[in-house]
Amino acid sequence: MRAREKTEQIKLVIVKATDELLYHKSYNLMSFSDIAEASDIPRGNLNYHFKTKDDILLAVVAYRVQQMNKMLSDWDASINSPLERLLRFAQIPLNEKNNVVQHGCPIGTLNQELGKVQPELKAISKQQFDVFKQWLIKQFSDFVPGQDAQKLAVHMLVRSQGLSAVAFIEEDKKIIETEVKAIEQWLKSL
Amino acid sequence: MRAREKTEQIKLVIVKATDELLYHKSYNLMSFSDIAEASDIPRGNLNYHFKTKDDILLAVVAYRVQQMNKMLSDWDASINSPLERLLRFAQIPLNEKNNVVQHGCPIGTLNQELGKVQPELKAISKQQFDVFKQWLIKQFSDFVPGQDAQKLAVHMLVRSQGLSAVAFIEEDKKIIETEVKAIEQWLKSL
DNA sequence: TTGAAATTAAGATGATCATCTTATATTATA
DNA sequence: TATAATATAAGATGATCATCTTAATTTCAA
Repeated sequence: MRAREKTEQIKLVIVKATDELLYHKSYNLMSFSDIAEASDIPRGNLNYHFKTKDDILLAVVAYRVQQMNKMLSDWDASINSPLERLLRFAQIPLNEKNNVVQHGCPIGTLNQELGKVQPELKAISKQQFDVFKQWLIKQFSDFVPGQDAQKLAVHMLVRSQGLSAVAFIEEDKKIIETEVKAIEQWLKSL
Repeated sequence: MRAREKTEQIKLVIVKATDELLYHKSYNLMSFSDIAEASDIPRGNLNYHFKTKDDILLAVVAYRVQQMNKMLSDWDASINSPLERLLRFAQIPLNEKNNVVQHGCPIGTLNQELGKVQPELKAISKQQFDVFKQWLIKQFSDFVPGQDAQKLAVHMLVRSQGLSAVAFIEEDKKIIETEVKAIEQWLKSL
């Protein structure tokens, strides 16, 4: 294998390990040593692949955005109606409920952490949020053409972020179940 | 003035300064030096008043809980109906909208930060959340006796946390206005 | 095959941090 | 007023951290 390719593979290993670490811990509590251990890369070598910690964050967010876009375009291809796509979106926290009660929403918690004092990093992290938002606006536009799709999309995000946040604080999976059901009812009532 | 009283005053100065710092920054990014600067207490003297950083957090949360209880019992005394009290609660983010878009919900962001890897501290911070939750359960019990007050209280918290989180991420006050209106409509429809 | 480029790896550097120690100053009270 | 308790303040301590330097090793292309 060519070295160039091998390097790309190593970068991906680092990114994947950091992705999980970032979700389970936090950006500011996660050290290069943690990343080195998690990805089984010698500590001193990390700075060759990624000059700074911010660079790693950038790569992780790019990776996440790519994964999210892939998931959403899969849904677009396989799920026929916008209502069913929206229902599918609403169920994400339900499918991830074990993770949500332990670590919260990966997008929401990262944004909140970086939002306070690291505005440059917040802007990077916000990309993830925007991918969902734009997709939701598209779905609502198709689903209920007469209504304000932007407002509906934001409301969906509010309820999704809210239930993840409260379920995480209370460490209670039942909250996810109850609140996702309520979102489903709301969607069907539109 | 007696020295004992003076010391209590100094502690209060430290707690108030830390309260704001905690909201504007974050627990893990806030250093003793930051606290010293913000409260105008010599760096080396902080550890006399509070042995550890966790002790300061404990004192700040106790202070916040006290303020919250005071606010809620004021409402209980001055607002006649449970519906109007609930409406008053829903309006908190609206009254604080400048702060919310800049720093999020002070309770929610602290809980999220501490929830991931500092479970002992999370338990402390969660007290704030529980004060609101218990009060909300009481209000909903009085407001709609037939219904599941716990579930309604959680739903209220979900929407409140959700709108704060999304408004903070998007840095958009309009989201607060729109979503608070929606909560008001929901309350009146119960 | 050989020289250059890419990669690996360890350790150095310097900054920041929470906490602890110690010495001095102030205050209360007997 | 004397002395014990309380408070102040500076600096030491040791740990952790991101980033940088340097040298060794591997890979690639001429």
